[in-house]
Amino acid sequence: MLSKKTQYALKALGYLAGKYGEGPVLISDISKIKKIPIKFLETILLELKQAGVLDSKKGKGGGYFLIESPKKTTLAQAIRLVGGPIALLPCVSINFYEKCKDCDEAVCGLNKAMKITRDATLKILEKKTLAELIDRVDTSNS
Amino acid sequence: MLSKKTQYALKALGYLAGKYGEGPVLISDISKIKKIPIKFLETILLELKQAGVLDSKKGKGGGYFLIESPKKTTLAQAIRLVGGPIALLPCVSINFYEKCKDCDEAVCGLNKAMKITRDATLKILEKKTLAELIDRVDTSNS
DNA sequence: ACAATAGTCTATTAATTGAGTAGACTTAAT
DNA sequence: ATTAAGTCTACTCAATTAATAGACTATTGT
Repeated sequence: MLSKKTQYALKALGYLAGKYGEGPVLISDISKIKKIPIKFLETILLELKQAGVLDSKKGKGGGYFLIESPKKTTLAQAIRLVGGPIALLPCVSINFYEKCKDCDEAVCGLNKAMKITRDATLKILEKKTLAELIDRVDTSNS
Repeated sequence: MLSKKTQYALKALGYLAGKYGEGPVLISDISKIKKIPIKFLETILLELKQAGVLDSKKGKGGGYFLIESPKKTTLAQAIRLVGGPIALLPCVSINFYEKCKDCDEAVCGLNKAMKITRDATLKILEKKTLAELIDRVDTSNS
């Protein structure tokens, strides 16, 4: 399961994707509509900005917005940006890898099974982009 | 990412799978070899016993052991036994479902994407069994 | 019978994550 | 310049998850 932080990040990014090209969006708007605690959301958006996905405009008429087209960022990238491992175990994570103390990966059955799972997951998450998070009735691409 | 508890459970079950048919295995053995904090492991094994996967024998010569052949239990079952959701979001979890406050699932792109991911994951985890957690060099089934 | 062994239970502590608060700092409009 | 709108930073508190400690109960072997 993804952490709350990651879940919120995805929701916020999805919302911003829907507003792409329409100028800055208020944190308070995202918070209200996506039901995300506002102060928690602030830190998440800030992190996404520092990661280079979002930019913000301060002052009156300010807010957050996507830098690039929603199609440019995959869900896998988005999840990783806010520090969420995608794999089910540390020893099969690509970006948050950690060796098991107790096993030899070349022989570990658990490692093998989880790598296969991870690959299947990544195959999907690396294809889907933020653009697909925009609410739509059309399901032609699922 | 699976919780530590779930990770430990899988490791322990894998170890017990390798010892299947050889009589009870000591908690302390599993703890040492799989590098799992012994007291934490105790509660996990107890939970797995109450869930009906393991049985134990008290006193000298006692320990824990798998009730059924390792092939009878899938990884998906094992993960769920110790309370670990498999899906990445609550709103796409089968056993730990929770509705989002902010979206209509019929239209939510995130929900859609995550359901596809979940299905791919389950397809694998429901096929693999504890027997495949046993260390082996042979990879003919991966 | 009894001593040793090994699982079971209860209670506490530590660490991490999620959530909330207060206030400083920036920008833009007037 | 002043003020209003908004971001940014630093702390604090609560909830959950992870880990530890020790007493208790059941079983086996001698």
